[in-house]
This record gives sequence, structure tokens and C-alpha cells, in this order.
Amino acid sequence: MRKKNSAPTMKDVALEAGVALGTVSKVINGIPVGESYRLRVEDAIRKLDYHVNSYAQGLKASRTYTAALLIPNTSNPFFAELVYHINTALLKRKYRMLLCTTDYDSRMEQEYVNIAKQNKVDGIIGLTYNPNLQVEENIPFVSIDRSMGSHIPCVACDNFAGGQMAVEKLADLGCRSIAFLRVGSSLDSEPNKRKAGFENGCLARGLSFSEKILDDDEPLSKFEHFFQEHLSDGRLEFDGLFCVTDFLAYQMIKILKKMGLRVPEDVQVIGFDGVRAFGDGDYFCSTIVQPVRDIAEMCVDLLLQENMATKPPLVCLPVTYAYGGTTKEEAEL
Amino acid sequence: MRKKNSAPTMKDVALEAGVALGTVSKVINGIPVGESYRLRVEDAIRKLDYHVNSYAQGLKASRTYTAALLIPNTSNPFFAELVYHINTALLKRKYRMLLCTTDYDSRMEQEYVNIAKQNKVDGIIGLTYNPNLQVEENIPFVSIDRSMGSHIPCVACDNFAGGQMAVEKLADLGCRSIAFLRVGSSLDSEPNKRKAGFENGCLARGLSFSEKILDDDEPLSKFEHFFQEHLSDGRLEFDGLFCVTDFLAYQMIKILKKMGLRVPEDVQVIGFDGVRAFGDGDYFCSTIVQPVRDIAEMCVDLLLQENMATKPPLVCLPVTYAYGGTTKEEAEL
DNA sequence: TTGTATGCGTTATCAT
DNA sequence: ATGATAACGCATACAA
Repeated sequence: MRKKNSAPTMKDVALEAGVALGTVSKVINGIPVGESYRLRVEDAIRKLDYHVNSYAQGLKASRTYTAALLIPNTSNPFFAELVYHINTALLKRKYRMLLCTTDYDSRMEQEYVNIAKQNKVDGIIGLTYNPNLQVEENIPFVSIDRSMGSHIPCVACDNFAGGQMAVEKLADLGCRSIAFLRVGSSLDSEPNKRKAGFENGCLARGLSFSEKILDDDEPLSKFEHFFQEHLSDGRLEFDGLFCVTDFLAYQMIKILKKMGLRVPEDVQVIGFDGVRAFGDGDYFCSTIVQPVRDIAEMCVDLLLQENMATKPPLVCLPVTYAYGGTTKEEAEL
Repeated sequence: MRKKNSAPTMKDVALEAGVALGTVSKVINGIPVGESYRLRVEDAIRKLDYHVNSYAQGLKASRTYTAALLIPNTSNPFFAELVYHINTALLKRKYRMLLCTTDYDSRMEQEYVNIAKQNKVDGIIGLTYNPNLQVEENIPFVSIDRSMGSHIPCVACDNFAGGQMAVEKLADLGCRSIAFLRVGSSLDSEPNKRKAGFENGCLARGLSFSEKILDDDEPLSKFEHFFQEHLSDGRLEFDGLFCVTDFLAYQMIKILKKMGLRVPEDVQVIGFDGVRAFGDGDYFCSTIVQPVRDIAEMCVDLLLQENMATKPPLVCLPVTYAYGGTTKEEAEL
């Protein structure tokens, strides 16, 4: 009779099957054993409903088949989508995912890295904002959207090309003057290249442009002031607006409408990320779409790739454009 | 000198501090030891940047401080919110969360339960759809939105009251006839009580009502047919619409607008869940709000509560109403 | 109060 | 090919 209240172990299986412990281990790990032995062991496993204890396994192998994902939250739909696809990609590789929501808190980010630092997880994928995050060299780490040194691969979409693409689209749709709006982190990160791409695009097309950039702690109403300043005779001085995220675009559209301006008639708006309502509903605005799924798979590939030498320092994945109702697409027909 | 390429262990710490292994263990677990010993051990821990190996710990204690969350995905914003709050609640209790996205797949749900069945996780919180899910009695399990037998606690919002509340609101706002729309799972689950609450509310207020319920695999266009059937002289026969989720409401509003009907002028719409754009933006519609955070915390409380005897079979948490632009709130003023 | 020895479940090395 | 045994890192009962 088995110890009550406790899961069966290999020993129990060996006993049940009448074979040695080592034989059971071999069967489980696919190492060839005599046919009759194998069958007896397999029967016993089924009979006892035995499952290997992955913690004992991990202890032995210092390999846990678990990866940690550091991300601010899952409420933001872009993050939520990322979590989903990374989880799926890990699952395909037989990996499990420890979710670590950091709430943009540098302390929590470091805390989680520490937790993972030893052999508790096999690797970490992190979308973090802590500029001083200490990551050990000996644990695989892949960063999303922020370069953390050449020994840590960074995966992002092609933010620069995305900025250019937004300008191209707006120009093609008839815009003559475009404004760029951004809020947030002074931290040096890949998404900042959206601005560079925007400027580059405007210069290339000979478009006039203006920019308004807010700090994280400034109120959104400053954008309203910005709009007001650029208002003459009830018309905006620019007819195109590129917002650094869909969320910002969404908020700006609300303000614009409140001011009596029409989107896209008076001003066309393009956002960034490709977020959709309810995950698979409509886009909130015309937008530059990040290839979230590809980003997720690339992260996992890089994380689990053994050969450090072939890990690139920065991978940029191509973006696409999607119409979301805030641009004058009809003009193209 | 330490073994290279491997994390320090208690043994290393003991060596460094010049004390016995057991002493280190005691320091770490807060068991009183001599002051001078403690200090030496703590110094050594800092010096070596030692962290306990939670897998060895788990193996020893058959307690892993890890809980699994089974959920279809994180793309759906309601699920995303749930994930976030459950993660946060677990964290508060020093627990880690293994995220298991099941994609509504019964096989995956069972698979994950099996993985967790032994002592790999200390408990499971599940929002699942597999009617035959086999859950062992000896592993703590808490179900969300679906009752799985009296030995498994179920946490949900007060769906019945929510259905009633929707009717009350619509009636108060002037509706004379209300339609109820639902899509999905024939599976017996708590959210089905929204319909019961709706009917009960209509009866109590003496309102006429109609209902249209679709299977998961039926096209949404059937709702459009439903609307058309109830159209006479370009006006709908009902002036209130209660949709079983915000997502459905969102989709219905699109259809209604396409048909030239105005919301809320021609028909007022109330959804269910309390989902907001971008996690903390506007509500998509006027809605019955689920107390997601309370649900999350209740799940974790129940999961980690040792005393099985006091675990209630079903916990219903109160809902609230929120205005989201699809009802004629002005009428109240 | 401190140190030693044993076992948790698994895998791998070694004789058989 | 199979079976016994040591070792992974930690906690604890027990001995000093």
C-alpha cells in the first residue's frame, strides 16, 4: 500500500512493476530497455497514475524547463498579447512560464531577476524599465524593446521603419504637415526610434512637422494646450497626427473630438502597436502594427538557443500598416 | 574557490562563514542561532550572492510556493485583468504563478491539471470549460465561474443580481421592452444566471422581453436577422438591449449602427463584465461591472486556506453598474 | 546552541 | 541489458 496522501514516485512504480528503480527511469527517458520490462513499467505508470516530479528532476539536472517573463502588467492589451504568444511559444518547446508582473517598479524587476538568478528558471524574457537592472551573465536573458548591452539580445519591431511608414502613409493620404506626439519614459529604448523614423520620413518627403513630448508625470491636458496653440481660425495647422502608441492616439482622438475637430476629415491620425478591441475586434485607430507573434517566437528562440555566439544583439522585425478608421483611405480608391 | 559556472549552495556559504551546514539553514529560515554566527552567515550570503534553490526546497518540503492559473488566453481583456490581479494577489502571499493558457481546449485543460496533479504546484485556479475535467481531491483547486462539485469552491460575481440590475437600469432609463442576447457555451456555468436574472427582473417590472441565444459556432449575422425580424416601420420593437458580455454588446452596437439605428437614442444597450479600452480607458458600453480584483483575491484566499471545512462551495461577489455612453443617463438628471 | 546524518525523487555511473 | 548506488541542495531529527 502506498503512503497515503502523497503522489507515487518512481520507487512505487518500480515496486509495482517488479523492476529496478533505474529501469523505470530509463523507460521514462526513452532509453532502450527490454520490451517486456518496458511494457510492465508502462502498465505500472498508468495504474498508479504516476507523473515525474519535475522539481526533483530540476534539482538533479539544474534545468527546470521553466522560463520567467517579466512584464509590467497584463492589463495593457499589447502586453497581454505578448504574454499570450510568448506562453504559446514556450509551450511548443515544452517550457512552462512563470509570469512576473512588475508594475513598472524597478525594485520588483530586480527582485524577480534575483529570484531567477540561480537555477530556478532556465531563462528570462524581460520587458523592463529599470536602467540599472543587474543581470548575471550566466543566465539566458532576452530583452524586449530595450537594449541592455551587447551580451543580451534585444528583440523589437522595426520602430524606425514604423515611424517612416506612418509618415509615408499620411503623406500619401494627402497630409501636408504632421505632428508627432509622445509621452513617457526618458529611458533609452527602441521605441524611441519611432520619433527618429518620423523625422527622417518628414525630411525625405519635405513635409513640415512639429513635435510635442511629455514626461510620464505630466497631465495629458498639455496636449490639448498644444492643439490649441496650433489652432488658427478654428483649423489645426497640421492635418496629420502620429502618436507613439495606439493608446495615446485613442486619448488624443477623444480630445480632438471634444474640441470639435473631426477625425479623419480635419486631421488624420495614425498610432502604433496594432492593438485591437477585445483582442480580436477592430483596431482603435489606423496604426503601425507590431508583429507580436513573431516577436514572441523570436524571443523564445533566442532564449533557448544554446549557442551564445550566434545570438544577435538586436533583432528588428518588420511592421505593417493597418487601416483603422482614422485616416482617409477612400482617397486611395 | 567555488565550482565555476554554478550557483553557490548552502555548503559554499557554510564554508565561507566557517560554520556548519545546518546553521546556515537555520539562519535562512529564521530559526534563532548565536548572534555572532548569524552575522557571519549573513555576510557570507551577501558576499557569495547566495539564493536558496527553491526546487531543492520544494523537493524537501513538497511545497513549491507556486500556483497554476488555467485560463483560455490573455487576449480577452477580462481574462487579462483577472490574470493580473490573481498574479498580484499570489505575489502578496509570496506565491509564484505558473500561467497556463488553454485556448478553450479541453485536452490542454486536462493536460495542465495532470502536470499540476503531483506536487509540482501547490494549487490550481481554473477558469475552464471542460465538463469532464478530472481534478484530484488532494490538490487544492478553485474554480472561477463554473461549479465543479461541492468539494471544489467556485468564485463568481453575482450574475443573477447583475442580470436584474441591467433590467432595473434599463427600465429606470425609460425602456418598455428589452431583448436579451447571448452567444455561447451550452455548458452549465455561473454566467448563465445572467439570463435568469434578466427574466426575473423583467417579470418583476412587468416588462415585455424577447431573447436570442446563439451557439458558439453560429455566425453573428443571425443577430442581425433577429434585429430585422423585430423591425417595424424602421423602428425596433424593443428599446433596450442586454448583452451577456461587453464584447457582444460592442459587436451588436456595430451592427445596429450599420442598420441605421442610433445608440442610445433608438435603443439603449447594457453589457456585462466592465471591460475598458486599454485596460484603464473608457468602458466600451454601459455595463454591469465584475469585481475582478475581489474575485482574484477571493480565489487566492480560498486556494491557500488550509482548512477545507470552511471552504464554501460557491462565493458570489457583488457587481456594480457603470455608465459607458450607450444608455440615456441624462434622463435621470 | 551547534553540528551531523539522513532522506526527499530523480538521474547517471558503475558493476553485474 | 539490468540493478545497485551516489549525488543534486536543502531541512530536520538527533547527537554532541
